Amino acid sequence: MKSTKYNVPVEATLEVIGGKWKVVILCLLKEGDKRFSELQRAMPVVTKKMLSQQLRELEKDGIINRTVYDEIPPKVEYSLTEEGESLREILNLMCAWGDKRLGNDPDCSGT
Amino acid sequence: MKSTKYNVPVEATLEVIGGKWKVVILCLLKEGDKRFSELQRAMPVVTKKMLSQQLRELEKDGIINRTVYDEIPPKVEYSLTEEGESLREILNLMCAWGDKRLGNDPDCSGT
DNA sequence: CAGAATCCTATTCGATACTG
DNA sequence: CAGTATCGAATAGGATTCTG
Repeated sequence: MKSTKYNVPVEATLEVIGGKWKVVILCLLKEGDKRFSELQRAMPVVTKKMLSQQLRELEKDGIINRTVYDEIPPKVEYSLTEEGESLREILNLMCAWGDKRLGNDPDCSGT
Repeated sequence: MKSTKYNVPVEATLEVIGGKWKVVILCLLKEGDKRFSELQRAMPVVTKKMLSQQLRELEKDGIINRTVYDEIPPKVEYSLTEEGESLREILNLMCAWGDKRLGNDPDCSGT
């Protein structure tokens, strides 16, 4: 079955991780689970609206898990699903490529 | 030197290949040099304007070469530069990931 | 063939305010 | 803390026309 939706198969990949901030989010999550506020701090130029939008889409597409802890104050943690883990190699390479282009050590944490 | 432009280094990668159709173009070019019209045929939903815009940006960023043959009718060929070649592994993985998600054989040619 | 230029609409996105 | 809702400005992107 060739999908009629895409002309080039890689479009299926882009539909999932092509969002403006999705790869950045995933690169952060591949280093470990993160709370909403942690992601915000790591990406100060991204508004809450944008961030939650991208997170919701990633969740819908089965790439990340959203875990709500029933506490006060609220706590929500995001993590990679298995499907998300299957992107790890791609994410690592993309991070390394960016580092190299910036002339940095191959460290993608951004911290 | 930590770049002040990005908070997470992978953003440098996205600045180069994050454009809406850039990865698709690169996935086509990694299979061999292509003329403008060949790219158009391979991506029918993309307008000429969009296509040439993305091509120009990729050229400006040193990812692809634009070779003009002085013929009538005009002929222009696009190919990966060495910098573009350094993306090959990422492109291959992204293609394979999309194929897998579509349930296809790992063939990214789209033909 | 391989675009560039123009016009115009649809979508994105930021700023701000509000909620459980 | 972790969001949602609303509104307006900016931008992206399609359709069309023109050119060497």
